[in-house]
Amino acid sequence: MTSQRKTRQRQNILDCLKENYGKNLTPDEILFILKKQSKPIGLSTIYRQLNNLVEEGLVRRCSLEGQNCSYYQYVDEECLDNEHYHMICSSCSALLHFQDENLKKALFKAENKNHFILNSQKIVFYGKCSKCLKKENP
Amino acid sequence: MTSQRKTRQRQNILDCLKENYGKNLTPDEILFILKKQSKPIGLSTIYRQLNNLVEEGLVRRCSLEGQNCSYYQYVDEECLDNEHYHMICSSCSALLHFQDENLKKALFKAENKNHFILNSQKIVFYGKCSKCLKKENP
DNA sequence: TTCGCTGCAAAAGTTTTGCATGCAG
DNA sequence: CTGCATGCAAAACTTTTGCAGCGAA
Repeated sequence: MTSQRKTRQRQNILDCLKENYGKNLTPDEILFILKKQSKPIGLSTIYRQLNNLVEEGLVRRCSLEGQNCSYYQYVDEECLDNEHYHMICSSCSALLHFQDENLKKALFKAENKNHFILNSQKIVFYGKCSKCLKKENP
Repeated sequence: MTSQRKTRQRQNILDCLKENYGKNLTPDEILFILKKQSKPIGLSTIYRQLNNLVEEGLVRRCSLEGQNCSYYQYVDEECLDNEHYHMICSSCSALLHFQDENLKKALFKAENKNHFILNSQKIVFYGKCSKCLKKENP
């Protein structure tokens, strides 16, 4: 694939994802946000660009529990440097980042033991965040 | 919800998932397999029953990388007893099961440190299995 | 017999594609 | 200028739903 052209639309999508860093956005939500910011764009362009951005590694696609559409989030450089993991709260959909040397070592050992290689960028845990746990057990 | 009736269709879907234990099947694939076994069924019934089965905990729903439909797999009792983890090979889509006491402990510690609770049934790692690694680096 | 399950068809929602036009390089 | 990206509309797919009729309990 040849390198992507820097079009207004592509930049607007990236900006939108950056401004909402930490959230998971659907293509439809991106359309809505950009419309509200008076940055008109076609939905198909969003889909096409998101596919490009995922392939380029600038954006991560993930599917949440029981939803039948994809969510996208920006991957910052920091994120690539400091190896860390993600947890998505199944109650409030919050995305938590956490680093854990211990877990990192355990995963490394598991890789060797089982003769596979994990894609560390794709490690996402699901569970309940502390906020939701407190709400449920006050 | 009242308990499910034991209909022919429900049993056929469960049998199909059991016969293909370890694989990830789409609703459409289940339809195809049952048709080939001369066990006619409606696609909407498959969707409805899969939703029931997931809610009952007999079946697990998961979304694979880049695909925009859901995959379903049978959850056996063994699987619930022996806590283990899953890895899906992004090359061949194989589903690997592995146990790892070390990883289990590391995750437990991470839970305490970060004040969240992980849903261990939903822990799925993505990566490359040994077969595909060998193919790529012979 | 009763009420939930099924199957069909239609609707709703998500994602891709064809094609004429626009615009980055 | 040239050719890739865009926008629109239509198509392709996945999933849900309404409703009449079937069948498990």
